Amino acid sequence: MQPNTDEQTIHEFQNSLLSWYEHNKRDLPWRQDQDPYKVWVSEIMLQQTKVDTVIPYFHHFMTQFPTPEDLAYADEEQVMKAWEGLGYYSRVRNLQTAVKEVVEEYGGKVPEERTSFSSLKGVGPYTAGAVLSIAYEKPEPAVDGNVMRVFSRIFNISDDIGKAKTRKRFESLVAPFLEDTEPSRFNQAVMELGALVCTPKSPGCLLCPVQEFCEARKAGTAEDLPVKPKKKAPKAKDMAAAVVKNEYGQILIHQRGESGLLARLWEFPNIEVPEGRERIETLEHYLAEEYGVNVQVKEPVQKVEHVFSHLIWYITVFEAWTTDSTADDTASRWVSWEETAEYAFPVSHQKILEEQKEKEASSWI
DNA sequence: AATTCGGGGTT
DNA sequence: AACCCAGAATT
Repeated sequence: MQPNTDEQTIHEFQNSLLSWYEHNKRDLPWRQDQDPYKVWVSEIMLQQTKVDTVIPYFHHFMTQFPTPEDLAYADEEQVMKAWEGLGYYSRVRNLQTAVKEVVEEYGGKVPEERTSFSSLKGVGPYTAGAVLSIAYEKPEPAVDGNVMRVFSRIFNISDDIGKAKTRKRFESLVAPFLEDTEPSRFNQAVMELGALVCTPKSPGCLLCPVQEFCEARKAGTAEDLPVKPKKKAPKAKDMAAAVVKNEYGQILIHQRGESGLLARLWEFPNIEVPEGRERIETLEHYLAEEYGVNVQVKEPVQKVEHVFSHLIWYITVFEAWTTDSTADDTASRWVSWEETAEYAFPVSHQKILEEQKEKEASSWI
């Protein structure tokens, strides 16, 4: 069953897969209906993120921002807070930008045309296909990691799925399978099969509803597919962070810039310590230079290790005191421990926040 | 075409 | 530790 699959075989494949799907699909919150806005939000959350992780965020997000209008007009700070801990934060900023455009340019209705929908921020080839097929029953391929895994095995294809060209090959490969079926069900069925049966390691071929169509199973290559690019080891960075306190029981927090890592999130003032430099000196100099506060930095109070996809932070946390706390500006504020709850922090700095807040509370006894 | 962007769960 | 995840934007 190499590319150029006859109609009869495709029809049998669809029947076997869809029958399995109806009996085995998970009852997920974004499968209650085909509301385009809900489907869209779920697809953005699910990018590079597991279903189990997304579920609680999805519930909360839809309660807080039930309609495109609610999200479009929401305060960016609250939107970021709703995404706190989910990662890849540009997703939610792009989503709000895109939803604003839908409200302003399309009267609040998610566009049905691929060209229109694809032009929105954060909507790539996969998300466009997923939303248009699931919400509007458009026969559009929605090729994600699951789909490439399943079809690389079905057709025994060893192209590197990290290449952009490979995704296009799978899109044209999947296209004929979307004929004479419900695109919403078919696309979700392939992904569900990839998530539950045709898994990356030790795939459940014996339980697979389309095992008779699978070339990799015949060839014994299922475990070796798909072929993926090798990933580089994350790069280590030595960081120093400060919990700066003033005489009013407040602490200093800082908002990260518009772009780059953890953009727009709040954090404790921190700086990378170059190899061979003293942490305390580097930190004191930075606090004076960047925030205009003269502080006395004491011994380290905490160590935090945080792993990202492409780097590792080794953060040494220091406590610091000042009596010349500067005025708030747009990127930095003096807040009480209670007020930190209103701000979105990356998990790395949540670790600092939790431990230092706890320490503060116990010192009152 | 390669790199950047998070975080958590498996193996 | 390495791998993987309903990827997209940027370089």
